[in-house]
Amino acid sequence: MLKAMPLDRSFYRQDSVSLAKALLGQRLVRLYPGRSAGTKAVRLAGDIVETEAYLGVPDLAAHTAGGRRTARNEAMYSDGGHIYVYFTYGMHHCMNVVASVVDEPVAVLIRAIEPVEGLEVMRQHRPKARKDTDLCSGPAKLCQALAIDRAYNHCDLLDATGDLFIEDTHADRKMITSRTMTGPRIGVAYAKEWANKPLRFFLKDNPYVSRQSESKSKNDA
DNA sequence: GTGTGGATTATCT
DNA sequence: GATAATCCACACC
Repeated sequence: MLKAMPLDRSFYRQDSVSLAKALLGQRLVRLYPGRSAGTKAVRLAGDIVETEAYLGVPDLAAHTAGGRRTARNEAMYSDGGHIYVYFTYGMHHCMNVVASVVDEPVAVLIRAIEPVEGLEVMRQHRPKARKDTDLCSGPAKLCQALAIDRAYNHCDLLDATGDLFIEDTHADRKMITSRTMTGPRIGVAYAKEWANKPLRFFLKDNPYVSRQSESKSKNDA
């Protein structure tokens, strides 16, 4: 059994579509309450089962569409491996992994993870979740379960002192690829011709994705 | 099981 | 002033 190690910088310096697929099956880890807290930190972790790629300047659904750079989306312009957390609908946080390199504002939205470590704490963070499949099956749900908010905006997944990172699970990539489904991204109907592009990726028949195959989805292998 | 609408506020125009 | 990369409750089947 190979030891789980954080993915390195080069892993994140690829285009957002490739990264969105490569992140499936990898483990998102949050040390709670954090490395610097007095008590021993607990691992809140889950394997990524659903992602969406955002392609930056030309992508009308991306926050950086048209190249408009604001205080809000500044983190998307940083190097691959950084995090972009935004607040929306007056109550929800969503997290993205920044792809590519500095000044290339592309990212991958983490839409769902399959919880595997620290479920007790996650349940406390999400009292409204009736079943464990409701714990992290949505971009705002997983942020709530892992207690990720804007304090994590612009943090670096490769910061050795940070409490958020992604580990290589050494999953069988052929297996992951054969189960990868693709379809339109969720909640971007306003994005004209970009609304229907197959930029959402998720694992077939995995009960922890936010919603399983719509008729428009197809196998990506 | 499916569908509809309300919550609630930072951010940008 | 309008909108949002969402979630949840409740109605109705």
